[in-house]
Amino acid sequence: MPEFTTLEHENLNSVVYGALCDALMQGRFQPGDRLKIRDLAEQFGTSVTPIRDAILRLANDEAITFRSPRDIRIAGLSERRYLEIRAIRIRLEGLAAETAAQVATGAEIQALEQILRENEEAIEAGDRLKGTQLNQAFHFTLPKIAGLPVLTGILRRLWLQMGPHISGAYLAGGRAMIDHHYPVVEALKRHDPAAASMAIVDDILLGGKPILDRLERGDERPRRLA
Amino acid sequence: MPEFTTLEHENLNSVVYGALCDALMQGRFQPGDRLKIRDLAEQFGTSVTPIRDAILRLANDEAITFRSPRDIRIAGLSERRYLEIRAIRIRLEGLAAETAAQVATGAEIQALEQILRENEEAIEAGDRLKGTQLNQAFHFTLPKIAGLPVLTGILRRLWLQMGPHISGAYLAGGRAMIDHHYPVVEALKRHDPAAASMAIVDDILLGGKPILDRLERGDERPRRLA
DNA sequence: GCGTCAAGAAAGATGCATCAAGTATCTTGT
DNA sequence: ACAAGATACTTGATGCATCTTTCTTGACGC
Repeated sequence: MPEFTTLEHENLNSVVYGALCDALMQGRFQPGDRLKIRDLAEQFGTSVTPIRDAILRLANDEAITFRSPRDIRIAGLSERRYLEIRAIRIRLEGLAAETAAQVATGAEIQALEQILRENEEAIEAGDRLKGTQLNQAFHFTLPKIAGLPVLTGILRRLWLQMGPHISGAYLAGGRAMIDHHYPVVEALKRHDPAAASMAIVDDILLGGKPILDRLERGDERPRRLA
Repeated sequence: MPEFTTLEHENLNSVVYGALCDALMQGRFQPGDRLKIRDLAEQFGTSVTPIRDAILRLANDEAITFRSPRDIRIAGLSERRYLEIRAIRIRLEGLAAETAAQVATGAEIQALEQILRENEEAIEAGDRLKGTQLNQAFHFTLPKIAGLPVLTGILRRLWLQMGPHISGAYLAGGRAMIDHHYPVVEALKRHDPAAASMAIVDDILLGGKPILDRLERGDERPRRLA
């Protein structure tokens, strides 16, 4: 269960923002899905104001776009944009892995192994949602161990954009999807920054393969048949 | 003149957001300065709603913080946080420089040299504001040449956080501040990614020195004497 | 049958009233 | 004169009314 309580004094817009972030990261929205402020207000049981606030923040994160002035939609993701995000992730998560390898404590590494174990189980059980969440948890734990909050925030925004495109793509590769997580943990144990970085880079490249394939197949927006 | 028209269909909140971004990046706010929604609404000649929207976005960018539920302030910057931002910039601007070196056209390189020339003049003339703006323009032009819009957005947010701390620090080092820009341009001409990356890294390290010094002196928040 | 235009509905943008919580100020009693 | 409590003010959060623009839909004319 990823937590995105953005450390703000709790107000309604943060609650809505957090809920929408979770939904986005869990792939509960499809690219191109339309969001209506009044509908969401009814669902959340608030007025439209906190919803507007949350949607404005998501738009600022480029997770949702305004296709036209009155048409709010989950953002699409071109192949070019995905490749840019991947390149950025390689640099930033590489930095996080290197730093984590230098400072990780035994307890932190054990926590990481626990996530890995649970991820393994989720994949065995075919629990796609849990598998996705634990995979994300692994990636977010590295910058957390490294003590890099700014990097964590950037990563969160990138994932917000990838979220709607991961659903269905993730687990397409089965447990191979997390194979590269093990060398990361091994590198942390050896306090080997270079190896940790290389392992996480391999993971990003391999794990992103199914996403990229889907983008190439043009599934970014559902074809209309009628 | 940096442009932060975030490609949105123009509405009031975007206008306010853009104006506040510019003000932040130009160092026209000091860390700890308090922002009042109603005051800003009067200044911009709008109601409070678009101001709230813009401030919410800036808070989402972590450029401003809510010290208490009714106390909106320009965010401070700890030394630790600045060092993290610097490390991230090194990775990301390094990537931008490498990519730019591979794809830059003659016209783009000439535009970069034009910025450099004007920056030189601004420094000679002691025009601190223009010097700061042109230095920023140089840094933002590289990812633009490289065709990396996501990276540009991340960089913009980082600069939003640094802006209030640059003022006064910039130009403390005189024209040495842009010395490393020349090797960058030379590397682009030679299409030498590694050299371009190294030069921009040197620039980030050197250019950030005065900022870091100020942070270490504890100028993050003005001492109150009375 | 198809294209065009208009009326109505939909929906985000804006403005504003009210609320609650925090802050400053004023009063009052010692 | 000082301190403590009460009062008034400040200010962001929330809710809501209205406005304007856009999308839909359907009828009319070619």
